[in-house]
Amino acid sequence: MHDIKEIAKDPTAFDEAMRKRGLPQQAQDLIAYYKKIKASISVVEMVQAEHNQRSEKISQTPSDIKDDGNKAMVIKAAKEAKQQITNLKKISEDTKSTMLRKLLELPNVPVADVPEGSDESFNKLIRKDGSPPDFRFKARSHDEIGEMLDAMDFPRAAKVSGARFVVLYDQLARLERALANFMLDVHTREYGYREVQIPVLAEWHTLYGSGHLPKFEEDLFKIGTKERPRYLIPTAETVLTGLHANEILQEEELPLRYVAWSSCFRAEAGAAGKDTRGLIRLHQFSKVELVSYTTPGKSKDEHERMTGCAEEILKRLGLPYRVMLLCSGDMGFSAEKTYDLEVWLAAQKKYREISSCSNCGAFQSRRMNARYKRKGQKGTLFPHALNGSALAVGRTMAALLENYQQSDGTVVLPAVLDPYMGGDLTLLAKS
RNA sequence: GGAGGGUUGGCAGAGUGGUAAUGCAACGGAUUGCUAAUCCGUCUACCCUUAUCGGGUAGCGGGGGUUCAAUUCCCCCACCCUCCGCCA
Repeated sequence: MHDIKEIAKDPTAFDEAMRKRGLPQQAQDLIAYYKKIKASISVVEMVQAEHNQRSEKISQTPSDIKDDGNKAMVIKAAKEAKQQITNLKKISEDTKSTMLRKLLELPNVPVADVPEGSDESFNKLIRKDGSPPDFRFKARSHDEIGEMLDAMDFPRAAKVSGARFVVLYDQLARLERALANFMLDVHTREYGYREVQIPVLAEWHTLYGSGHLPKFEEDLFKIGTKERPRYLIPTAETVLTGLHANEILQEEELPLRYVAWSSCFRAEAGAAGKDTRGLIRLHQFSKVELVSYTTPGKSKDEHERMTGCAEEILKRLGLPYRVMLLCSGDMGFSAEKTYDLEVWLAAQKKYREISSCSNCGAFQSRRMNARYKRKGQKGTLFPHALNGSALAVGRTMAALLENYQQSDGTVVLPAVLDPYMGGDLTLLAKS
């Protein structure tokens, strides 16, 4: 959500930002609505003030005195005024909700260094780490390897749950858990994130706060009753950012850093035909997610730091990756700047997204009314909220299988996972 | 799922239709040989004014209703507590 006052201060900058996002100019439109709202609030309040005075007058008339003509007249006038107030309020509220609806549809403003572009081909390479393995044999895809290990089962997953789910057995089931634990340990012990276990079902207002609703409802699994819909979370970001909705934090509490390992659910409408095999695009997957709240002045540094935390996981796993700065057209709705981490997949011979780290500025805090206060100062400010995957566990598993495979389908995992795999780093293909 | 009791400021705690007592704590200010004590003040959002000062509207878990007027009456919902049932 945008601050209409900020838009009013610099409408040209706002329109320019929307243009980068591929949207039409509308600052003047919004400002006109804002002015209307202000005017009607003034009128309503003035009339209400008069009305309150009348009420007070009535209350001062001793009740044990029988209504004389005077009192009856004051009450009659108050009744008439009430009708007027009711009408004015309705008009005022209609104007307000019209503007709000428009405002809610608009994505966050990209910051200055975000490259302009309509799609991923305009994303900018920031840095690379590691080099893709040079196999002398034809690299197998991770799902092929998984089946050779007799540890990845798509047909049975489809039988019980439908397409785009997976069942893992034995060492791969353990690897899922091992990776999550490894990631959580690094983030909590070394980077100071607070570990959180979260619900994976969230209320409408929570997903509204993160910016996933109302616009992207078709991407979500909706359950519950009509009166009380709830949603399976598409990412732990929704719940972690929502933790402080409607709260006023103290500046000294910031930054707040949270990490959660959770299942994520995506309906992925319109994605049919893409990545239909393997772990890359499932309806359910698990992810270790980082979320930070900072003061506005520190969110840029926090964004770099957070991206570094995610990169560290890839480095320690010895996976080749690159960091991309997303262009305006490829960024998510709530983000003002996003880095994607892309890991090398040896079978596809391509870098594929494995993490997305975004600075959302005050966009989400404003939507969910999360604020902070500075000691000794009046008023409240909106903190900046950031989120990043570190990492998507299924895609990490896919990358490990593909990049550490041997010619016979056996996989030897990197030593850093040794304590998490119970000392058993070799995944043997069945004969 | 059923029955009952609750939700008021940082905390405690009054308030059965007339515009939120009181206590404690913390913070700021005044006063003051020091300490202490005392006195004054304290929230949030928005609107008007704007250099400030100031004025106004709203907020008693959330939403609706009745009323000139709602913390108070009515309806719906959420959460907490006690008990019963069910359950991993």
